[in-house]
Amino acid sequence: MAQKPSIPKGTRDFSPMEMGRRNYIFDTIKSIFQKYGYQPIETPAMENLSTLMGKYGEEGDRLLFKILNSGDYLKKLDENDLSEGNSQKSAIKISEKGLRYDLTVPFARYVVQHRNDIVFPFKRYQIQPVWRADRPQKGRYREFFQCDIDVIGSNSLLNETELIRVIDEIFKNLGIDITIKLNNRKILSGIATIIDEPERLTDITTAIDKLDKIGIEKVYDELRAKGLSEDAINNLEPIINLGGENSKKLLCLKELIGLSEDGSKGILEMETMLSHLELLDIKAKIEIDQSLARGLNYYTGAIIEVKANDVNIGSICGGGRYDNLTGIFGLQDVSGVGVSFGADRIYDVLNELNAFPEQSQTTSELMIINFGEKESLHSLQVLEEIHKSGIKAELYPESAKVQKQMKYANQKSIPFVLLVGEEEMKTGNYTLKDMKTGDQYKFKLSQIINFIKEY
RNA sequence: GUGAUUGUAGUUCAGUUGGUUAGAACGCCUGAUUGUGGUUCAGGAGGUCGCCGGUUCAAAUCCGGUCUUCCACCCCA
Repeated sequence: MAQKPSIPKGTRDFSPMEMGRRNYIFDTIKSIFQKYGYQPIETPAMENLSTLMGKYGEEGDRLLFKILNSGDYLKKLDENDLSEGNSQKSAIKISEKGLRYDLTVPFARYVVQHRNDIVFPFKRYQIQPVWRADRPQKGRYREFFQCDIDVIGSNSLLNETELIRVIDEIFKNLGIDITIKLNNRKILSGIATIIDEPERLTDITTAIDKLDKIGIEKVYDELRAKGLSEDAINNLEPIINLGGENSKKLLCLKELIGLSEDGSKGILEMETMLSHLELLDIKAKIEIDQSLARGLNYYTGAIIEVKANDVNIGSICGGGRYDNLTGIFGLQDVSGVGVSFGADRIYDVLNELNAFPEQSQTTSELMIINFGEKESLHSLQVLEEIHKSGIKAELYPESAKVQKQMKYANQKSIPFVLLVGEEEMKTGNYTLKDMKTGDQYKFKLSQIINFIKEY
């Protein structure tokens, strides 16, 4: 027991059953991405730390997995830094690479690096694992898969609209009821301006982001703790307390922050998106949430977050517009917008809702019982013909007891078993057994193939 | 990073104020059935009680450390 092997904290193995279900999610997502014209790319698991550091805020930097340099990395260490216990400085010297933290930043790097080969606007999708040195808990893993779509090189709000169209279609197909929450960084910065605290944007947004969780009084406490004046907090109150329909929220926002330049821009963007969505047949609930902030600090315009209505697991999809992510890597004035689907959380949601389709496991449709040397050689040829017809089939590799072989087929939920014994070999009439009903038929090879195909 | 929590058979869990041989269910294996699974019946195998150390005549049980599980916060998919 104690000597059992194990895997690192927050990582998981996936069994054939789980893979069947995961692939169902990936296939659904992928086919819809492709339907809207997105093309796949992949990037390496590791990036240079200089690419990753400083893109996700302070918290994000802490959660990056760093890869130790090879060779005698200790030589490069500065004794002063070491004795001071300056792990930040020392870390840079012994580690130059890190595991990617998300797919958006590597994508921005990719775009800048390959700008001459890319046709803009570039619509790409990417389904790969990412790693975060977080403490694992419900719906939170250290290795998990993101499914990203982004459009880069287009300012049009049609892109935002399309992303919401895609989100709605994916979750509709998966059978998950969702609410899509919308906000805009410009509205947030308008709020900060109007209460005369433009420098405090991040403090304000992270505080009001917690509104649902800790209640309004505690939000005020936190804002006071961060040094906001009572005047500013009083001015903030009507904005935080906004409720009601989207149209009403927009009207109020206009009144409250319409005078600030950013604020009115943000409201206009929001209005445009909502008017686009009116034209579409969107099933999900769409809600303006002026408290939605999102910590990733590269967002500059619309912010999108998706929650499952029936399962409490945090957001299962999120994203937004970033105007200058490529600028950090040296390509100015290229705006992008994208969202990321959290495959692992979607899995957990479907699991909790019991909403996986029955047939998500990959298994043979037919298994041939192995009766011994002579029979297995004959069966090999039968199997060859069955495979040629496109049916998934296997021959049990040992001439074990029929009982045992039947049990194997049963446990792998193989629906049909074929008995090829001495008598069957002689007549060419094989015994086909339907494992569900227990019925047995005497069929010729061609009949077997037709029977299974039509089943 | 902060705070709680868990660890006993393949799995899910019992195990009294420290006391002699650590249990159950399910699963697994064998047989009833040498050409028939999923049901039934009979039998069987399987545990360094997470790891290291301490207290004690005696530790699954008490103490310390460590790892692990899971949850909340932070943050996020």
